[in-house]
Amino acid sequence: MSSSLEEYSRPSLLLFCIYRSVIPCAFFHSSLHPFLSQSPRVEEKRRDMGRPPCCEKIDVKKGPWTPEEDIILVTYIQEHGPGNWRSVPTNTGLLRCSKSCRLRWTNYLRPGIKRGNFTDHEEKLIVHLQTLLGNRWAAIASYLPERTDNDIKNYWNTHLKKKLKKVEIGCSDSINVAKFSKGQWERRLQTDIGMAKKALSDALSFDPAQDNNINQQKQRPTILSPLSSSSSSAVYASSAENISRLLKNWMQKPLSSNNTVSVNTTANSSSCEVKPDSLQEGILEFDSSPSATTEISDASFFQEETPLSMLETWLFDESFCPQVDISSIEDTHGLF
DNA sequence: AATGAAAACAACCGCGCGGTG
DNA sequence: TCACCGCGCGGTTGTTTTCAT
Repeated sequence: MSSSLEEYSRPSLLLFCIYRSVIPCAFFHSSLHPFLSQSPRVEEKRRDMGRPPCCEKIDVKKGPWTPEEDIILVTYIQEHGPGNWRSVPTNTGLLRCSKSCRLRWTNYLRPGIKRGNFTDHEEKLIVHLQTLLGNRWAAIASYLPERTDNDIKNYWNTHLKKKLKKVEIGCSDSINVAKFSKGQWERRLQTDIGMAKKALSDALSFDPAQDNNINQQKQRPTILSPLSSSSSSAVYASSAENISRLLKNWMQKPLSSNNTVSVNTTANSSSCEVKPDSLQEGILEFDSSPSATTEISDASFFQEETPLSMLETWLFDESFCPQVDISSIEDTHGLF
């Protein structure tokens, strides 16, 4: 994550700390447990699991985080930035595993996280992405910048799975076809990864005199920063980009004249501003203003018309694999 | 009001991957 | 080439909260 932590100002941090320390709402319930560590039974059970702990500290603390620990962690990250998690427990004195620190930050303390009920739009997006991507929660979360993969995963397991099960009872035939398509889609994606690599390789080593479309593809930025750090993931990012285009039809909604949507972020004192350029680069900048709103330029994200690449054409080829119109299933059977 | 079941969600665990020496 | 380290991901667990009886 690339956040502008300099902008994560001290006043907002102070408000954040006060807010988190004082307001006794369900949002912070896990941080307000009177007894902070887990039961001895659980600790003993976990110690017996056989694998050495990921941290050197034997007496590493587990269980819910306290407000004090949160403050220490946030303060440290404010000064040093996220990353180098190994050194966080050492430098802060937190009796926590580095993994635990990272998880706490990414899933809970990080600015710009939206919590609470998922909107219908988010639900639909998750269902569609899960159909297309499977349980790749991180990839799915990259399409919902304000939601964490853990949040989406939990929401899927607790809400959406059940909804889909209900639908399955009502229309088992259709869903079976959908499952078949999903599995087939994933197998195709995996087995033809070489083909995709070749397509990418061709695009990157193109002859300037060749097709202008290829040039446009080359210049098109890859989105989804978590997926763009290696050659194989670059291919994956490309396919994810395709999926965003696949989703665009059902995603279409009335847009304002400047093609932006505003999302209030009320989880904490900071808010997330997603700029068109930074969105393409997977960079989020955080505004310290408590009342700031998030402006997401989704027009370029979901509605940009670009030529189809080899892989995209292959993905769109319905004769190759019979696809199910999931939205029609939802409409017909009243999923949402 | 009490109690058990179900739901919700934060946190942990193990594994795999990429970078580095 | 190999071992090690740091990190991220997905699956799972444990605890708390909410709901139903």
